[in-house]
Amino acid sequence: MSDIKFTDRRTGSNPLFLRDEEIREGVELLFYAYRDHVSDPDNILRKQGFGRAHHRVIHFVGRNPNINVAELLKILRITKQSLGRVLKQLVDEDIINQRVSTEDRRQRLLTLTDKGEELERILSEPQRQRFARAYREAGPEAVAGFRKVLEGLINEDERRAILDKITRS
Amino acid sequence: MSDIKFTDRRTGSNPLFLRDEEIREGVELLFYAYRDHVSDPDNILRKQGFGRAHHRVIHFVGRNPNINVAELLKILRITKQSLGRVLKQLVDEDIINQRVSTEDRRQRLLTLTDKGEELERILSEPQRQRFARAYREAGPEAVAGFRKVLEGLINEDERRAILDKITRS
DNA sequence: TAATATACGTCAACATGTCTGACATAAAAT
DNA sequence: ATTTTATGTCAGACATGTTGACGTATATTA
Repeated sequence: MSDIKFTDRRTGSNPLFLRDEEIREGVELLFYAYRDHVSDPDNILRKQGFGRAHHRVIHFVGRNPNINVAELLKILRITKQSLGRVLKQLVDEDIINQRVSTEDRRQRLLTLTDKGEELERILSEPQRQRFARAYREAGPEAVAGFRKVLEGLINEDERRAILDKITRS
Repeated sequence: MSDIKFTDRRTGSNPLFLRDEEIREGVELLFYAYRDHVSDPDNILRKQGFGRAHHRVIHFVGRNPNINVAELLKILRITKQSLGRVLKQLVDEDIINQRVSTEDRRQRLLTLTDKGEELERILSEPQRQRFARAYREAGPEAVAGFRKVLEGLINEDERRAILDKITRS
């Protein structure tokens, strides 16, 4: 501990930046950012009788049109029984459409209905605004760093596949 | 910056980097990173009969020794009845210690017991490792950007207070 | 000092989202 | 023809959250 205490931990310019304190602050920042980030759609959905589970389904079906149930389960890491209830509600409410795959007629492919697309837009709007603000305030280089670290936080064995999926568009 | 369409969106060097796609990818990355990040302690705790709620309490009491109940509720954004159940278990299991504040004898100040400190260490270890790996791979500048963006994602009206608390040490 | 407000605990009832386990069906793969 | 896969569903349980109501000790204020 010679002159380390004089380096600014927050700039990350300290070669010992991997120290506990730096990391703990990252963990906490992530908690608060995520808490606020998900609170937006949570509040909207509660008024409609849906919850966070519904939002995740809407989000990932929106992002992955024609996804099948098994793949959706893998992403969400829940059981099919859990998904079943939520999915049934969304289908009943005409948010999500199920249709039989032509290639494999066992599979049910999921898409958002028009109503679902609309709801998705409403739900993601405040999140996009929040990100837009954060990105704007932080600047392009910070955004690049943000993405880089997030990628590194993802499980190594799935990272490649996830990144391919996300940036496939 | 005339030929914007040739800039690489992912480097953030594009002045139009706020576009939907860029933001959408950020939202997704955040989801996956957070999902994996919280899965570590989740798995450990399940074996001990605790859940994610217990982890959050352990974490924030650990980070805020002598926090009182009202403040903890504000952080967690749950009701005192919800907290009550979890807290009672943690006190019964000698993970958390409650004592009456000398300044205001209505308040119960919460701290981790030695056993609680030990458990906290076990729980946060894989998270710290995950962060250490991600930070190492991404480099100091990326880490600075990561933090900057996360800060921007936090609700504006609470940001200052949260940052003060996190970096107060 | 008396009245009120605050911090906390607790009981009850209920909603949601998750789980495990078991079983059924249709379709694909062997 | 048999087995495996993708999905759905029923039943029962648990974890975590909610509202609402009430009690108690202590602090604050009129």
